Order: sequence, then structure tokens, then C-alpha cells
Amino acid sequence: MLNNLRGRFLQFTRNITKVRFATCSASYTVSDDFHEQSSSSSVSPARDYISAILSCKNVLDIGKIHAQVIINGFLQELTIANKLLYIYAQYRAIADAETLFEEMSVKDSMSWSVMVGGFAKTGDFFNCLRVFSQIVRLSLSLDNYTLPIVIRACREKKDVVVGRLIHEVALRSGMDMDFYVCAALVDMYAKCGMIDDACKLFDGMPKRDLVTWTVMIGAYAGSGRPDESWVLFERMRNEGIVPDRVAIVAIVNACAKLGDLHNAVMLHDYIRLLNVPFGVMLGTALIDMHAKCGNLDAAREIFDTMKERNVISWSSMIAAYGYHGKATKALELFQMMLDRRLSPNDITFVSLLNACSHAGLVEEGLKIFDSMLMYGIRPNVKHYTCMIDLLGRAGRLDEASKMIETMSVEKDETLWGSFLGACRIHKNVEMAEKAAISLLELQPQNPGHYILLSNIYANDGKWEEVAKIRNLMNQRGLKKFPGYTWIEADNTTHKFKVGDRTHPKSTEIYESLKNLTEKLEKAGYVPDTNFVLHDVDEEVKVGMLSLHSEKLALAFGLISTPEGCLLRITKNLRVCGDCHSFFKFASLVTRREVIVRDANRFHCFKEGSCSCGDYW
DNA sequence: TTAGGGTTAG
Repeated sequence: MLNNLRGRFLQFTRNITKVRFATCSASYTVSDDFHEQSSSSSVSPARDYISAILSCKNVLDIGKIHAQVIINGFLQELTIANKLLYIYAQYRAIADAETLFEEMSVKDSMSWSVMVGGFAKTGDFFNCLRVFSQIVRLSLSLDNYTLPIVIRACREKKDVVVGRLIHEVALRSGMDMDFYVCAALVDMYAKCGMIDDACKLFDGMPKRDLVTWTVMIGAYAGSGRPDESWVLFERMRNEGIVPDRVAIVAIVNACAKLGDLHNAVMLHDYIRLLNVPFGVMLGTALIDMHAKCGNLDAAREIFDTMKERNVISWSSMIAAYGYHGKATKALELFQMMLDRRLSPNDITFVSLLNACSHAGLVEEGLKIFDSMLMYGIRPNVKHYTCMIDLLGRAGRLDEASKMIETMSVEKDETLWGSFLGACRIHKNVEMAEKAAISLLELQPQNPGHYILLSNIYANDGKWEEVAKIRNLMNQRGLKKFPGYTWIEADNTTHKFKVGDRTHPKSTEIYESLKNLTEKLEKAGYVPDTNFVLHDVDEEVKVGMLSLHSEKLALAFGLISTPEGCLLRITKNLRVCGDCHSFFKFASLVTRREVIVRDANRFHCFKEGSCSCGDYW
């Protein structure tokens, strides 16, 4: 391996008789007659070499000492050679370290460990794991410095298979309960999405620090279990650990995913109490949290008061306007961003296109899409998906279909899903079938796609086809995602599923729903049975609709809160069309404002209409 | 000789 070290070494050895180390660099003092001096005084030369190595200021300095070590025959002195290896690794001169490693005829586990760390430092995780596997093969001793490094390498490569093998090695060497090893394992499992493995280890740890708590809080939020993040955050505080800014960002993010305004307000008060300064990240996380919990004004207030903002802060605020149906505001903000000479990124455009889509601003969306290259952003599948959604919802199915045919980017299931959704809205069975075939090929295990297609057939009265889909789902062992609705009342969250009778106030809820429905029908509400996917009598269909979880939550909200009080409701799926109409009438008849967050966006029902303009 | 955790869309 003739690398630059060799070059430096040869050049140096040519001059070695002429130049003394001390004159080469002011920072170290080992001279070429150092060996003679030290042997005559019978003091170990290791300490002097090591202090010389540690005082190196650059790789050239290290190379010179390296040459000196070779010339004076000290390369087999492990403490010296290992220190040289270590300093090369510190300076990320991994090729030089490798050369030295090959030159060493005597190596110990430290030499190997340093190489593992060196490769990890330069981001070469492949070689990092390769060297580690040799350590295991040679049965060299393992320590709590090397294991966390290789565990982190697995995290970076998202390789949980190798990660598990290393966990096994740690177990066998009795290192699995070491604090550093265990913390690294928790992090690795968490980042690889193996939340239950992470949790099991985390619970078994003899002690936990703030970083490990933060990893777990973030991991729960990232795997769709933000409620558990909240529980963990409370547990952490009960153990007397005070969160820092990073931990706060993690819980704010979890709270945004939870969508619960009560929690959001409580958390924000707590942050004020801690007096944590808002950096860009925390400020942005707070914008996102307030917006996703339905308080757009609070989000904008934070945005306006932030001393420093980055492209993510702007994109978050633009996105917030988008899913609240305020596309004009989103576009205004985008213009402000451009005026301040800030460069948008690919996500800014996804947010903008989405905003247009939610508001039906087709022409504006097309213009933005066409302008992307001007900002150096090449449209990816996400941007195309927004466009399919935008054109499809607006009924321009032919244009959407043409765009799908001509696009050069690889199509994914979300793109086909958007197209299928548009076909459903505009009742185009033929195009829907085409989309469904592609979709079911890409994602045969997602029950949502089958339901959507079955919905389209049901709408068209094709009950035989509906039955076929149902059979196919049964054959493949797929079940519909259960729909749930949550509502806050008395500082508690109440959860309902379709036809739920488990709530303690169930009788009153059904009574309230019955009275409400009667009032709404007098006001003109007619149940839309197109949203029932079963081939049953109209009367039965009406009965099925009346039990939807969002209606139960609304009925409960009305009897549990004072008159005129705003209701906040969250649904895990998209709100059904019939419920949407029901809520509009309810907002008029009961004179209540109802904010519903569904899987797609916010709907603010007020005085008989919805902020989405029936466009969702 | 110990490191590591956090923000935007879909």
C-alpha cells in the first residue's frame, strides 16, 4: 500500500541525517539520537515518544515520528505503535493508520479497537464492521469502548441483523449490561425501528441518562406511538431528570403527532417555566406542534417572534397553512421567503403544492410545479403525487393520467393511491381499476387500498365486485384499519370506535346523538348512504352511518361541555363524507365551532360550513 | 481514552 505516508517517510529518511526533529517542528522534541540517549539512561523511551506523538499538530508531524519509530526499531513497542495508530485515527488519516497496522508484527486488542474506531470516525462503517468481525474471530477481548462504536455503525447502516449479532457477542462477553454498551444498543434498536427491543433493554438498564430517555421518547414518536412518548416524558421527570433543549424538542415533536391541544398548551407552559431559550429547532418544533394541534394563530405568533429562522421553519409554517386550508396565506409566506432571498427546498415545494391541492388552486399549483427547476429542485415522486392529487381532486383525471404516463420518476404506492382517491371522488370506475392494479401489485398487504377500490365498486352498485374484493382480503388475511375518534373533555381524552358502547356515559351519548340527528334532519341533513360499503337495505345503511365514531364523539362533546364551547376532535382516518355533512349541519344547529383533525388535514366547522370548502 | 439524543411533507 504505497500511499502518501510512504512518500513522506521516504522523503524524510533521505533527510534524516541532516535535520533533527526539533528543528522540523517546534511542537515536539524527540531527536534522531533519542534512542541512544534513552537506552544509555535506561529510561523507557515510550513516554517520550508518546508525548511527542500527542503533541503532533498535523499528519505530517505524525509521519515524521512514525519514521523515527521505525528507524529506531520501536515499532514493536505496542504502547508506542498503538498511540501512533490512535493519533492517525484522530486525524482521520485512516490510510496511514492501515499502513502502520500492516507494518506491526505484534498487535493487541487495543490495536484492533483503534482501527475499528478509526474507520468509524471516517464514516467507513463497512470496514469498521469488517475489522470488528476479525476481533471476534480472533477471540480478542472486547471492551465498552469498541462495542458502542460498532453498534453505532449498525445504527448508521440501519443493519439490525448485524446489530443483533453484536448484541449476542456483547451478551456472551458479559458486556451487555455495561452502561455505554446498553445505551448504544437502545439507540441502535430505536433507530432501526425495533422499538420493543429498545424498550426491553431500556427498562432493564441499571441507570439511564437524559440522552437515552430522549432516544426512547423520540423513538416512540417516530413509530406512531406518541402517547407512549408522553408517558415516558412524565416518568423521566418523576425520576428527577430535568429535560434539556434536545429532550424538549423530542417531546414537542411527539406532542405534535399526538395532536392534543391540551397537552400542547401544558407543554408550552412548562417550557416557559424552564426558561429554555427558543433556538431555531425548538421554535420550529413549537410551530409544528401548535399548528398540528389546531392552533394556527399560536404557530404564527411563534414564527413571527423567532429571532432566527431557517428553511425548515418557513416550510413548517407554509405546510401548516396548507393543511388548515389557507393556501393563499401559504403562497404569501412563500413570496416573503423568496423576497428575503431564502432558498426553498424540496419539502417547501411539497408543502406548497399540498396547500394548493387542499384549496383546489389548480393553476397556481401548476405554475409552482413548473417553476421548481428554476430553484434547482428536480421534482421527485412526492411532488408528482401532489400534482396527481391536485389535478385528480379537481376532476382533471385525464391530465393526471397523462402525467402518470409521461413522468420519468419511478411511481410508488402513494402516487397510485392519490390517483385512486381522485377516481373515487369523481366515480370513474375504469380509471380506478387501472390504478388499483398497479397499487395492489406494489402493496398487496395494505387493506386501505382494497377498501378504496371496494368503495368505488359499491358506489357504482357493483356488489359482485365488492364481494370479490372482500374475499381477496379474507384470503390474504387482511382486515380494515379500525377507525377511531378522540375528543377532549374535562382535561381527558375520550376515544370512540364505530358503534362503541363501552363509554360510561354510553346511554346519554346515544340519546344525545338521536336528538341531534332529529334536529339536523329538520334543518335539511340527509344521510348520504354512498359511504356505506355493504349491500344492504337503505334503512340499514342509515343505521350504519349513524354509528360512526366521529358522530359518537360529537354527541359526547355536546353533552360534556358548556354551550357554545369549541369542540376539538381527532380522527385517525379521513373523515367520512356523510359525517362531514353531518358536522356542517351540527355546527349550524348547535351554534358550536368544531375543529376536526383527520388523517389528511384540519376541518373547521362553523355556522354550517367547513374551512375545507368541501374540498378534501 | 468514552458517545450519544432534537425541527418541515407524504
